[in-house]
Order: sequence, then structure tokens, then C-alpha cells
Amino acid sequence: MSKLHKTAVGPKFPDFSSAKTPLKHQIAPPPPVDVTSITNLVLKANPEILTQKLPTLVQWTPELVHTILKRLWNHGPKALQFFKALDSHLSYTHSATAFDYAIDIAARMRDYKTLWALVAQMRARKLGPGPKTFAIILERYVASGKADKAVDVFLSMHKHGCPQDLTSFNSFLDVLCKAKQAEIAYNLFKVFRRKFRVDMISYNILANGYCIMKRTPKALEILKEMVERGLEPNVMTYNIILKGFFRAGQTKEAWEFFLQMKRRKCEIDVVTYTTMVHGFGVAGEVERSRKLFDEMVGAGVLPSVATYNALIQVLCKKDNVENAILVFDEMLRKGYLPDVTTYNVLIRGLCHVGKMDRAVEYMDKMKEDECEPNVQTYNLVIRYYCDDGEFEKAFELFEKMGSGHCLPNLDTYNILISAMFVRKKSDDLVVAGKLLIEMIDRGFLPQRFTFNRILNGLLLTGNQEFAREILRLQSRSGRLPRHFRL
DNA sequence: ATAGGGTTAG
Repeated sequence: MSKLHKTAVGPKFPDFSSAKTPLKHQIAPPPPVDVTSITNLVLKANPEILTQKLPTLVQWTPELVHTILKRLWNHGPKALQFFKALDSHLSYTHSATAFDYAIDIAARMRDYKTLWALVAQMRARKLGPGPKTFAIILERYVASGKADKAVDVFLSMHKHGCPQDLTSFNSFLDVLCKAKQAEIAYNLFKVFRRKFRVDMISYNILANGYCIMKRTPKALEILKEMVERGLEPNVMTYNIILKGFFRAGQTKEAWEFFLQMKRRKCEIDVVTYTTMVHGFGVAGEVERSRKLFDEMVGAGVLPSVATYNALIQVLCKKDNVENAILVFDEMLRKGYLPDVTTYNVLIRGLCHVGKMDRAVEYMDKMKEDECEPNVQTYNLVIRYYCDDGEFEKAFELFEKMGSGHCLPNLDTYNILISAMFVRKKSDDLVVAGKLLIEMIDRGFLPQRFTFNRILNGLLLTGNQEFAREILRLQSRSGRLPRHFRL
């Protein structure tokens, strides 16, 4: 996410009302752009005001629009309002990328009507839809459990002006595999392997798909099939299988496979080592993990930030946070730049042993390192505060998110709502209900389970009136229990 | 904008 003038406080847009020369003769200086204040304006203002005010607010550029859309990622309805408000103005036309963002947001809200309307607009303006657009649409359909619909969409892409090719085919296979639909992917693969002239990448994607489902034997079959068809496996193929063994809990097989890779003089790279360090570590073999880490440098393979992250996580989980911090310091000394994952791993480790204050210290330290805490950072600290019964502190962080550059996501709401059940207090359940309403407002669709438990809680604590309101929301959202009648 | 490693829900 780009970092445009973060320091500005409050809107500071040039005021032309008292300008001596008429506006049209004046060369306007580029106004200072403050993403946070624009975002907050969008969050607060209603759609009509937005349509009036927004277009002339600043000099809009595609990059700025993308930045704002990303900021509003976790407030889908507002993001789309923003998109439409700008679109209604003649002096600005959205880029293809902005359309892709908007389509992604609509899809995430399962607003398929808006999604396809945007696709049609895109086409009318000759901006697409392109392969990227379809990658997004396919991923969202698969993610919401509509793999069959996704297959239909893929097969009809060309009718929207976007012909399928090997790349789009492979990326669809990958989407299916990552969503644990390797079987569907493989069936599709069998039908179209000749048409698209599948390659090594296709095979790697499928092997990985079966590994994700912990079906290493099937992944090995894919590997065999690949060789039979005259395609040579590469390091990525081997790394996929190696990771697969760890995923399936087959550490013995993983070790054997690693030795075999060495014996066959296959090029062993930093990913191989990171997989090994992580795999053995989380399996509880910390010594082996450390040894592999030390071994790699001797083997001429330099650790990456990801390798350090793996080791740090292992030490946090299976050893001692203090040792993890030693490695963190070492990594700094060697000139590595920790990333969000590094911090999140370490902060989680500290939270886990109850050192909340130090965790928060690291959270502040990230900001100094130009490594802004992300939703995951907030969510994990909020979760641990809740576990400790420190609800006030949890909500303090939650408020901070809402007011700034990191809006709460679905997980944040689920964490807080769950926490509102532990004290069995009537007030807490009302808070849970309010959180539920807010999350729906922001375009998230709570699970049936969430509705039901809040409803039950409210009824048990005598909040019948509020319960009725929640029930209305539930019926409108299509999340009523099966066979339920109002 | 096609494939592999590191965060996550017990």
C-alpha cells in the first residue's frame, strides 16, 4: 500500500473561495493528498454528498483511487459508493485496475448482480474484462463454494471477449487446488490437457493441490504421470512434494526425500531449506531445525527473511520466546529487514506466554520500521486480550482500527463476538448484537452459527426486542436455519 | 499477470 502524506492531520485542501483571479485562469498547485482524511470522509458522508463533493476534492489519479479502494477493502459498501461517486463524474474515468478492485469487492459481498454489471461496463468502455478480471471472479466463486459455477464462467470467458489460454487455464487450476478442489481441477485437466497443451506448471499446480489435501500418494502419481509424458520435474516440483510430506505429518519420508534430492544432485535452494527448517521445527524437532538452518549457509544457500521467520516461529512455539528474540536480533545485525510476518510471529509468541506489554512494544516498533501493523497483527493481539479477559484493551485496539488505516475484517468481528459470550452478561450480548449489525453493514456475511448463538444469547438474557431485530436481519441475509419459518 | 518456503482459527 502506498504511503502518501500520512502526517497531515485533517483535510487541508486549498481554498479557492477567496482567490483573486478566476479559477479557470489559475494554475492550481497539486493539492496535498491525505489518504486517511479522504478515507474518513468517504466513511462518514452519505452517498449523495459523496457524489457532489468527491470529484473536485483532489486531483484524482488512478494510483490514488487504488490506494483508497484498498483502504476501504473491509468496508465493501463504502468502497463501491466511492467507486460509483467518482465514476458519475465526467472528468474522471476509472482504470481497468480500479474496475478489477470494484469487481473483487462486489464478489466478496456476493453481490453478483453488481459484479456482472461492472464487467459489462468494463467491456463497453473497452477496458476489459481481461484475464486478471476473470482470475478474480473465478477465485471468488470458488471461495464461496461455487466451484461448478466457476467452471461455467471459465468456459464462457471468451464470450465476454477474453479468450482462454494456457496461462488462464493454469491459474484457474491453481485457484481450484488452493481451495482444496484438486479433484475438480484434475477432471478439468484431463478434459482439456490437449486443447491447452498443458505444461510442467500445470502438473506442479495439481501435485500441490493434492499435497494441500494431504494426499501425497496422489501427488506422487501426478509426478509420475508428468515424467511419463516427457516433462522433467524441477526444484519447484520437488519442493512441493517435500512440503507435502510435512503437511501430511510424514517427517520420515520428508527427510528421505531431502536426502534423495541431495544425492541426485538436484539443485537445493532456499525454499527447500525453509521448508525443512519449518517442517522439522513444527514437528517438535527443534535441534534438527536449527542444524538445517546452520547447514544451509555452509551449502552456499543464504537464508531469506522467510527462513528467519520459519526459525523464529519454531523457537516461539517449541522452544523459548527469548531464544526467538535472539534470532530476531541476529537477523537485524546481519542486515535483514524484518517484515510483517516476522513481527506477527514474534508478537504472537510474546502474547502466548502472557507478555502482552512486550508484544505491544514490538507493535509500536514495527511502525518505526516502516512496517505498519496489519489486520492480522491487530487481530492476534485483540484475540489474546480477549483470552485474558481484558475486553477494554481489546476494544481500544478495535476502535483504533476503525478510525484509521486498517479497518477490521471478518475475523476481527468474529473474535470480538465470540469474546462476548464468556462472561454471560446481558450487556455483552447486546454488544455482540451491535457488532453483528455493524459487520453486516460493512458487507460481511456472518455464519448461521453466529446469528443463532447471538439470538439465543439475547433471548436467554431477556433482550427479546433486540432479538427480534437480529432475527429480521438474519432472514434478510438468507442465513436462517434450514427449515425455518418466520 | 499461470507453480514452491514464513503469520491464522482452537
